[in-house]
Amino acid sequence: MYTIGQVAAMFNLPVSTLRYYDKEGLFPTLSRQSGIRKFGERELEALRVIECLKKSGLEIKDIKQFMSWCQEGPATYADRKALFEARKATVEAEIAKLQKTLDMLRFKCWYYDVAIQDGGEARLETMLPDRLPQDVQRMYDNAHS
Amino acid sequence: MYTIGQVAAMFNLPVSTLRYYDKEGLFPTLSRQSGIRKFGERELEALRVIECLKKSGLEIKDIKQFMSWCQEGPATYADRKALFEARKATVEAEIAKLQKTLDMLRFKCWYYDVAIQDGGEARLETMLPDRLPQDVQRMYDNAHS
DNA sequence: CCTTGACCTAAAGTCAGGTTTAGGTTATAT
DNA sequence: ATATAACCTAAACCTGACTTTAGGTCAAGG
Repeated sequence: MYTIGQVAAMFNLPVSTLRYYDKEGLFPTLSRQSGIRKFGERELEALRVIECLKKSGLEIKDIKQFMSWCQEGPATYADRKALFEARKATVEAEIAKLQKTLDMLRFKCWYYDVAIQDGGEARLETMLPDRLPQDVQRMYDNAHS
Repeated sequence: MYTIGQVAAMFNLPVSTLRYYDKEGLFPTLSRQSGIRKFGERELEALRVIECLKKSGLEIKDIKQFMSWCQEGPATYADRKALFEARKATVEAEIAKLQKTLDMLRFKCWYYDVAIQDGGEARLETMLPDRLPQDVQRMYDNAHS
């Protein structure tokens, strides 16, 4: 049995985070001795699962739900899979969006590269005085949306 | 000249958002007639830039900084480029992280696929009764970290 | 005249996942 | 016995980009 401070050291987490997880119901089997939390193997295992699921980007409430399904056994396999499938779709969408963002950023970096190279002659400035950056960005933006 | 309601309709944005942008200093040249905001071409242009930069994931304060640099002319090209380079690096890191997350999620989906297929015979359950999901996830996790 | 609608402000609320603070209790070491 | 370290709770605070609320001004239409 471990105290909250020992567990915090083991997992390199702030004590306050463990209290927060407990408050959110992530340690349903946690026991206490005269008010003080005693973490056993079940809680360490729970914490390992929490750390793993957090890496998948699951929210606290989904982690709680998942752990509850694990208690219920094989009958909930389909539910658990659905949770991960949903999360997978979300992450794929996020990546696709970031890729478009990255395209835009690459263009902007390229644009300023050219502008800086041309600096002495100010060719870009001469072409469309004073409004060029915005306009070119918008052109690119429209072309990609 | 347009009222805040007309601009909101044009850009399909809530009025409250335009007031918020104004409060954050994103319309430095905005004028008023007896207390009421009057949006001109400069403000519409500013809004187009804001919408574009938001798509790049820039924060409000960075957008403000960028627009201020634009006012200062070519001398700030390098600053503007540095802003986009920094954001580009951040987005690239986010994508890399999400790719690892996606790897993990694909594994979890695969795992439950197998578990569901095997459902009748409960082979996986028999192998490591009651603790398998967590253990396998951790194995995978360790293998990928 | 009076109501409706569009405008205004300042301040508080929202979301998540914690962190910090204030005030109090328990355990351990001297 | 007492000091101090580690524990406890409830509640406030944090970030960011808004949104909502409460209360007020003003112009036009019926």
